[in-house]
Amino acid sequence: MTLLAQIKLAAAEALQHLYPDMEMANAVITINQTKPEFTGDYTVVLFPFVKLLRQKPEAIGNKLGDYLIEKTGLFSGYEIVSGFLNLTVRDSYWISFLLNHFNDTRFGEKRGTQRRVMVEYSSPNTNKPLHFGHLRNIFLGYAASGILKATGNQVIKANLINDRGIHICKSMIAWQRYAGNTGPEDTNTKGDHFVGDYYVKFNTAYKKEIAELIANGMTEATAEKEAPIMTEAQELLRKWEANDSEVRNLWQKMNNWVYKGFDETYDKLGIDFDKVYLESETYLLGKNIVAEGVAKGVLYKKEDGSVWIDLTNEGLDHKLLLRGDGTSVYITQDLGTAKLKYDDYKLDESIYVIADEQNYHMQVLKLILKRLGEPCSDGIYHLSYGMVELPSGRMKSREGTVVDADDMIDEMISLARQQTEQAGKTEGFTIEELATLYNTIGLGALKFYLLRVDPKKKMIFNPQESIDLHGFTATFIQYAHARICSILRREELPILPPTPRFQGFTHSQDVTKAEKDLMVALEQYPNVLDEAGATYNPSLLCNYTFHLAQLFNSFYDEHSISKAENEEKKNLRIMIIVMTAQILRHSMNLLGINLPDKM
RNA sequence: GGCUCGGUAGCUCAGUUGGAUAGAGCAUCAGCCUUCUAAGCUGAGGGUCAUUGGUUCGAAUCCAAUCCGAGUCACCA
Repeated sequence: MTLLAQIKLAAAEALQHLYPDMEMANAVITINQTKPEFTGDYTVVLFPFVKLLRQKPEAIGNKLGDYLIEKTGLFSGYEIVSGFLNLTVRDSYWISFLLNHFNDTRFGEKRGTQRRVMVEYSSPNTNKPLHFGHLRNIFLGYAASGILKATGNQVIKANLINDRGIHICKSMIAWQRYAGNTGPEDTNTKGDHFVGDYYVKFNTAYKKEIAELIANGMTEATAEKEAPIMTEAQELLRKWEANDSEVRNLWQKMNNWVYKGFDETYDKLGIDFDKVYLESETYLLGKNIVAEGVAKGVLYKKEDGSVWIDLTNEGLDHKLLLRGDGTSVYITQDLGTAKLKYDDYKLDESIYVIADEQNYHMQVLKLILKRLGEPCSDGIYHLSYGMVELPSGRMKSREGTVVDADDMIDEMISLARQQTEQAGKTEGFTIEELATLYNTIGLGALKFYLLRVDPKKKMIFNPQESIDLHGFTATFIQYAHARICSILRREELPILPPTPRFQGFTHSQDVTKAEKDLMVALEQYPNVLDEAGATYNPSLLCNYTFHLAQLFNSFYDEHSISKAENEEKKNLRIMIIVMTAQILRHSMNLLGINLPDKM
């Protein structure tokens, strides 16, 4: 049990015992970490009891404090400051905490119920390369997966690739017109970029054709519909759906180029999936669910044959589920895919990492499945995140303002190289080691930058200012870790020293403020991890880990480890830094961020 | 217009179920390397927590109204 939980429990018992007449149900016990300007570690807020007991806070605080000291053995003293009972935890508590956990590589994890949870993320279209916005999605999904796994779930990482539809046909028609049968290898282009280039070419040509038609007297609306390149793209889509082998072959060929490009990017990022769904294989699903719904009377059919659901009871609208010609709309296939996932894995929970522009869509999806009586409905959770914007506003692929993912990755790695060289820290590394290091630093910075903000908030990214490697960054955490490893190397200790050296450890000296601050923070890790899992919020780990690294840096500045005052202090501090490094690694690993031993 | 989300230092963001004088980072300024890695540490300045009212011992946090911004409300995906 965490210290906070122990204190809360002890306080509840104490109050029950001291004031049996007080209605505990009305008393909310609030325990906070004591503010740094006061002595103490944790604080019980006394105000709620003052009213119930009609006694002064000092009187309640004294009785409560005395009782807690006597009965729990957790505390060495207390102080009452204007309605707050500040409790000081015994040094011996911290020491035994350290001895128990300092080299526990799974500290903070829960061996839980092993619920089956799927996390769907990335989910790209295959008509253009990944951009900066996708990166937020990908990192969030990967991090959430890691956190959920560590908090006791069995996690399936899934990618649903949107490999069919009009947008792919646009790239295809442009390729047919302009590529002269060339491929990525002919132009030495990454496959996804190659196909993306033709998507851009489509839009350029489309715009030009519209302008010409308008110049010839056509209205804009008609021109948009009748521009030849658009009608040709639509013709491709029809042929694709009719299984035209020539069109299917081209489609397959271009998609394969794109997959190769995506895989390269995922590899660079260290991102992977356990299961890939292709929309071309799932887009027809859902129709029978809809048919069943009509039969059950949950859905209704209009005269033109289109199928709808009435959601006005929930304050929403009528929603179309099937077109009059019997073809699917977007949500139809989503209904089917939700059920497919559920049936494939017997999921307890199905998480969708999708931008907040689709909040309404996801709400409706869950609701419809519920109405249809599909058991997969309950487990659906939309991990909604805010879009990444530029200072000039939203990124628009048509206006060419998107920040490309591959470019960004390369820029970050090169920034890491520049800064390392500039700081003169390249000595003692081989060329290969340096390449790895730049990757670790560059990608770490990128991931941390996108994960450190609360997912539900939109974020503004300024490419000019780029991403810093100082302050609230992964680099800061990596640096703290490298410093610890450096000390351990000097002491000729492995990163996780075996316990015998510390087994007979006893303490006779007071712990210093810097030592205790660090131990207090270490003890809180399980709570933070738990909260990050419960709220699907990786940014909590960023905040916590940064804070821990900050505490370490202050500690490091104040105390020598290798040249500690005596053997006892040295061993204590080694345990502290070993555990600090262990938790830095553990938490960052969940986010997909590596920490180097040396930098 | 309906619904949803947001507004905290010059900028980017934290701020647990209401708790002490609202915190970090960046930027600015002043210090700290002969000592385990200065990608660091210490300190200073910087705030009408969008506005107004309410709830109470206590509100950035809860409620109401207003202002501003974003998203969404397709037989697009």
